[in-house]
Amino acid sequence: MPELPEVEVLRSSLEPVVVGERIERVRTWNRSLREPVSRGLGRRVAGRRIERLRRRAKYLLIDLDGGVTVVVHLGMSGRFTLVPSRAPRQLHEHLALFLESGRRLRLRDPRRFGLVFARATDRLDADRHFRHLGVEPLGADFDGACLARAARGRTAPIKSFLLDGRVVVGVGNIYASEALFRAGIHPRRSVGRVSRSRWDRLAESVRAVLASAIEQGGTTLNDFTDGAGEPGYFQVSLSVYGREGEGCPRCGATVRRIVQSQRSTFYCPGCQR
DNA sequence: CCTTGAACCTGCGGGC
DNA sequence: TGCCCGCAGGTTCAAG
Repeated sequence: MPELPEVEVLRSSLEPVVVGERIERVRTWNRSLREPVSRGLGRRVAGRRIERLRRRAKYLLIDLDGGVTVVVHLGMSGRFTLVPSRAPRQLHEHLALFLESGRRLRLRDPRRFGLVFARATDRLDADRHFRHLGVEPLGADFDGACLARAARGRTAPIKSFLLDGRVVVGVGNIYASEALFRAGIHPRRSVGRVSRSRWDRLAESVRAVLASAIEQGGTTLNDFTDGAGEPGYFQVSLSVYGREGEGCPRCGATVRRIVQSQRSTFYCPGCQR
């Protein structure tokens, strides 16, 4: 479900409604997510107030008073929503933060690739999940130069390169295809054979595609919703992702699907070189 | 270091 | 109707 735009939409939808709330307790029904949920999580966060919500890569960061941050990652199928008091437990609801108001923040994740843990806020960057993360694509230091620099000495196809979180974070399988389409670059092109001007164009495309997806409330293919349970609308704006066999919106050629490192890639053979 | 492939898990839709 | 297959938005680890 979630790439950077979806997590950002989740963050901004939850922020105004949960900041200032106190977490009363944590309840888990199933601790076996991608990594086991720590037994000490409840003790660590109970009684603390939510000060703000941030995002790093595809991680949602819930900063609490006292210098503690709850880290939530949604994996492939996770949803994190605010539900009213006494809302019945849903299938695959593995964990919930019970708030003082009675409402709760519910993590529902059928495939259990998600992740929840707490860390000292000032030590987040040193955590193994964050230490090797690359640049934020919507931040000031993301540009063609930084992509070109990261590509030096490498030969991987550019689609795989875009998915590598040590280079740039937050770009997942949907937006990698979309950004390459916008930039006119063939997904199989080796990063060793990309000109400087095309790196610039790609950086601009990544930014534009992500920003536009955020504006549209994210992409809802099956189950993405924001914190209030509302779906996104960017799926109608997708140019190539999921459109195998359809006409390219730019040149009319037939959109193709190929497989790269076991993931589908969609591209237009007419526009992308 | 780089690259690739397998692994983790459940659900859904298509084909027969 | 029911079964089997392929497919799904992410990350990590091992092996070459």
